[in-house]
Amino acid sequence: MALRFLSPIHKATRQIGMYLETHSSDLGLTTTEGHMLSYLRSYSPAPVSELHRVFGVKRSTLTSMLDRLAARRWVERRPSKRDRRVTLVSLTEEGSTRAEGVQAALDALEAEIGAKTNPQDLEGFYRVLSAIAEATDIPVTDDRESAGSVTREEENA
Amino acid sequence: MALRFLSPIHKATRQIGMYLETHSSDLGLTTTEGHMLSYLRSYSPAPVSELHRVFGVKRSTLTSMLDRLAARRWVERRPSKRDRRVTLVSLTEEGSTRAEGVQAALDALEAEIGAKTNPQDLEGFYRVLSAIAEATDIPVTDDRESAGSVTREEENA
DNA sequence: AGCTATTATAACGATATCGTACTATACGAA
DNA sequence: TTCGTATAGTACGATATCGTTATAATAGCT
Repeated sequence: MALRFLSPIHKATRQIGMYLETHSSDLGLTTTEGHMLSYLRSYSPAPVSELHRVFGVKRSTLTSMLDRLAARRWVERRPSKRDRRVTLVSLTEEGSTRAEGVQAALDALEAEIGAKTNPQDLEGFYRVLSAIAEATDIPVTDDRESAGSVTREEENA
Repeated sequence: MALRFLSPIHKATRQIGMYLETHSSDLGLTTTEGHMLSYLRSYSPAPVSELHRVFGVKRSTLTSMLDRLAARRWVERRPSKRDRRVTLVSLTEEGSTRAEGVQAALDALEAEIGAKTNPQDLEGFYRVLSAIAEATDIPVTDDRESAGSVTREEENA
């Protein structure tokens, strides 16, 4: 018996993943890497701990991932001045270029989806996703809503 | 800038994954294994190629996964009589028991989500997911809609 | 000052996934 | 029939992730 919520979400996730896989292999990076760069494009510089929360990979894995990205000069790590335990990850120039390519693919897909939906659909969509958030009772910050908000400006200096 | 569709879906996927992770570690299996057993519970016996399409993992990975599941006597493999290239995967008794546990967790989550949404929300939700399917132009069969339908009965014999 | 928690890296081995090459089979065309 | 091509699954080495332990630095509280 197909599940009303979980199966469709799983399916959509697969479709998005495959779409991005085909549209980003051209860019010379994996889906995960693309996802990471795309995130950093908006939220750089970001603490490693934030990437951990957002992407859900283990911290030790994240260290390896960032090592690889840094080896290709796509990201840089530097200690935070506010909290010197924290390592801030930011995009390099080259990394930004890559990230733009990813973002273009994401925006294109978003636009296509948006063109096929109306505001009412979106409302229902969001309500279901809110229900999922409540039902799972798992807080996932995919943006900076709850993260230290003051932090941003100062660190950017 | 947060994406209107992709970010929320990613977030929900993470939440579902984490929820199931905590609620199925009791069952002594990983999320992926649970997902596999749950699928087989409905669609067993299933060709490996079908699992490949549904789960999106590489075929070689599936071989390893199925090896592990078979080693625990949760699934069995046997060659198809119709097409001797095909390997059919089915649940063992023990595997069915495990799958029931997973299904219970899934159903519980589904019920919680369902209780927090109304039919209109569901419609919008589905419309957005349809839009994603069209926009990505990637066919993913998460059930038997399009798979060889005649096949089922005969193989069950 | 002392204590505890947080943040991140390092350094492993264990496990999982991937990518490619290979075998076997199916199926249509010459 | 035989050839060519596509499909199904596996074998195996390469790569990535996980899980744990240790280390270090720092934050923050009492």
